[in-house]
Amino acid sequence: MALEHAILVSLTERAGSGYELTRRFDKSIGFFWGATHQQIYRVLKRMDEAGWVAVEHVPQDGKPDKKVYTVTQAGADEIARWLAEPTAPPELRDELAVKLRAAAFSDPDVMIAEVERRRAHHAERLALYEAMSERDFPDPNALTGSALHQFLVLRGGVSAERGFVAWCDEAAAALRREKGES
Amino acid sequence: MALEHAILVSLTERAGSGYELTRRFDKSIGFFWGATHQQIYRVLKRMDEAGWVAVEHVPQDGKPDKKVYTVTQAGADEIARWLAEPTAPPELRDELAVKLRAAAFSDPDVMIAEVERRRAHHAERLALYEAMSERDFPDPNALTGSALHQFLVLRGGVSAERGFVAWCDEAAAALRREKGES
DNA sequence: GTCTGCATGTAACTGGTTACATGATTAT
DNA sequence: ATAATCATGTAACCAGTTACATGCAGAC
Repeated sequence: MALEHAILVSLTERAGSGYELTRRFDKSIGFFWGATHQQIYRVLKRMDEAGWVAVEHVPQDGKPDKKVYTVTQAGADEIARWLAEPTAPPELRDELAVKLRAAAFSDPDVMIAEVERRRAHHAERLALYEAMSERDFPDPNALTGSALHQFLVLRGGVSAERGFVAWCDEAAAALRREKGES
Repeated sequence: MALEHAILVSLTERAGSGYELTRRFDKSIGFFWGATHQQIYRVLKRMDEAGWVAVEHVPQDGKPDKKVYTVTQAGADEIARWLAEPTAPPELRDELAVKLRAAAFSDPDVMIAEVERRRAHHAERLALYEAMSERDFPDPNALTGSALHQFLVLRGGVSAERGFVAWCDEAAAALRREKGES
């Protein structure tokens, strides 16, 4: 269970409201740990009750009030505790893999098109991560601290998406070969 | 929602009981779509009520009775319907990525050890998939039909695990470099 | 006599998704 | 007018996990 921790990490980088956190989870940290606003508000409330975060009501003109959350000492302690804990490996759960296994029941062209659609999705993601990487970290060898760590997370995305693209290409080629032979 | 479909696909390959399905979900199909026995029994019951599968009670000597499930016509129709549907891309959800981002709050050696632990996990998985690949599909270019599709799913695992291993290596090297410099 | 494997389940809980709801401001 | 953005939330539901429960057979 790590949405709590993802939020804590994000809040240590910069304090913010539930809404702002939702924006962050639409990009950057959210690429590796997704969350919707409902979930974020719920967890924020729970963490406030647990004393991991403190709230400050900030009135704004022209906009609704916002509740800005900051990490408390108890929250920082919780991050440290969690960091020292062993990390669960991610499980792959890919619907396309299950569909591929059932491809014999499908029109080959439909299956090939679906694999290609997925290839496009991953290629887009890959391009995005690579663009972010070049824009924000043009000189990787000079990086240290937080910037280095953020860069490494991005590199994880690049690596994963490259793998997916290669897989889609291999699968599409094999399905085409099979179709041609029959 | 695809556990239903993963089970249907597995049952079209071979009829079986909840227990047998649980075994299959501990390997092969389960590498790409995990499920516990409780979940499987529950979904099987639901699918029976929906008429997607039919049950046959099989008494055995020396062993408890088992309920062998087979896919009905309605179940086959459901597979076809699902195959034609667009497939949701998998979201990466990796706790290690979140931890990496918080690495500044951690002892560098602990973080490096954790990355290495994960590297070992993925290397093991990779070796397993490659061994399965060589054992079950020694001549990939000759494959067609179901065997080809199963092979392609395995290749997805190989591709994903290779990506993870490369990432762990890159991250560990960078963290070491950073540690050495400070 | 204790553990592993076969075989099936219930119950409580946690985490995540979808739908609904409100209300002001700014830009087209 | 109407849509988008800011900002917060409730409620119902679905999927998945953990713990508990039963009972027989065969191996060590």
